[in-house]
Amino acid sequence: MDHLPQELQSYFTLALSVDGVVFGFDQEGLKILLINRGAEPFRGMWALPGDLVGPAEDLDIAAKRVLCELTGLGNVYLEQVRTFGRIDRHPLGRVLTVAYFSLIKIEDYQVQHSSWAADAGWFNIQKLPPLAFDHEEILNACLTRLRRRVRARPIGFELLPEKFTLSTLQHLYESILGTEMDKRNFRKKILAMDLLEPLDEAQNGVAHRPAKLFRFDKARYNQLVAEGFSFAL
Amino acid sequence: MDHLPQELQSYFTLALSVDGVVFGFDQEGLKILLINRGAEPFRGMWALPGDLVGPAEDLDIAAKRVLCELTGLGNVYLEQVRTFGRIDRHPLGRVLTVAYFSLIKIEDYQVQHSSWAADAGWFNIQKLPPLAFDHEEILNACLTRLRRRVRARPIGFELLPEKFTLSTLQHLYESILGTEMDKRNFRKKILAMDLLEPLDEAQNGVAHRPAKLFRFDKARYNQLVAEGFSFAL
DNA sequence: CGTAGATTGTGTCCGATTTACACTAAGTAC
DNA sequence: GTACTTAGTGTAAATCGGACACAATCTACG
Repeated sequence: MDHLPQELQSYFTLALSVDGVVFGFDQEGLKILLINRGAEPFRGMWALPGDLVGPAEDLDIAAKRVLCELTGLGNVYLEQVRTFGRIDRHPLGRVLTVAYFSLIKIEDYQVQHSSWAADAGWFNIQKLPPLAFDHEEILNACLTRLRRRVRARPIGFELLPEKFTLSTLQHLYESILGTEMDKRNFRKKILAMDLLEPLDEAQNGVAHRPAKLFRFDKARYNQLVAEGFSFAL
Repeated sequence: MDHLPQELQSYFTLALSVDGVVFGFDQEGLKILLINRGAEPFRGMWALPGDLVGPAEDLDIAAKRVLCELTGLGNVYLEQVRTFGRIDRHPLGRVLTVAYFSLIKIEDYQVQHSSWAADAGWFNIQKLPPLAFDHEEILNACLTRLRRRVRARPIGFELLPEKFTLSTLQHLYESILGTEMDKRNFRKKILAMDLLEPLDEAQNGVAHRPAKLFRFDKARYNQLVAEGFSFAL
């Protein structure tokens, strides 16, 4: 900081963290990944995964790092939501936090053991424990953002395995948006977009008529977007 | 910082600023307010108004302060957009910036003389000079956000005087969204929402048939929202 | 082996919404 | 009083969205 004029030095006295809402999806619905804090403050409470941003660390990089340290995953959907700056939001000093949300395929997830998380686990979005800091507020902002995004961008697929059934996709939307949808109308609409490639493959081992599998055709989506298409559900 | 553990101190070595895109609207269309930098770095270039966030200053408060110092206005529409954190975005050190946009009634604006702005002025959104720092990127993010918001919330009125004509309102939307709209369809739609109170008053002094004046009925809007209404244009 | 149970997969009709479109009305300027 | 400018208004066609029910296909189990 020596290169700074004296009068500016007092401004370099705050810290920045990133906190992430990691969304996953399985048969039970939409879930988020929480860590049990192994250190003060709020030791023993559940919290969003997060960490301080290094002095020479890019914001997005920091968010990716936290996610990777926790899940071992790179290359996932990650989006900044907003920054929370209440003066007293952190008991140890002036720490602002930039909230991100990410979407991961829950089956790819394996806990990585890291120093700051005594324990980590998935929680159904409906049944969350109390959270440390202002993390409930952060979560709400991220959930609201996800709900908007998922209707305007084909990002829901980030939560699903490569191959999925239309029913699974519908349940995904239903559990994110908290609404019930009509099966026929849903299929009509999503198939009409011509973004799903039907595979010559079906479920097996299920005790009922097996569903056909589909794959999201990203190249097709990019092409359509270039032609002016915009996703909407 | 004395209360911090030694190993955390190095994290408290970055600074935070707020930068604001101040939108205004007049006959010529959508405009933003830029300041001509009176100090290094980028002295003499046009830039978004902004300032460092004080060590004990709330984020939103800092954004309001900057706006007020520049325009003398308080109590205006202000929304956080996102945080820009590239390591090298500021030549003097690690300064992250939180972007805000605000909507003001351009006729209320008067420049306040402040130390860091040698000069300030309105620029048509179509004809902007090159901007300092990464302010073009920030502006784009804010403009994108405004375009989305203005179609989902009745915030366009923040840019208009209390009383306005339907044509003015339509031109406002057209210049924000960059699209032309059909006059009859626009009127039908906006009036059907029942948010505009027709006044017993008309333009005068214009060299053509005078238009009726309307006012946005905020109380009515709040009531409708409570009943489940949601604004869409 | 056949019956029960579960989920998949499919089409139509109706009402609501959106779009396209052109002329008369009311004021000022000269 | 005529030319100019913008305000103000309705209808028809196309499109979109929502409601709705039943046959097909597989497993499990007796």
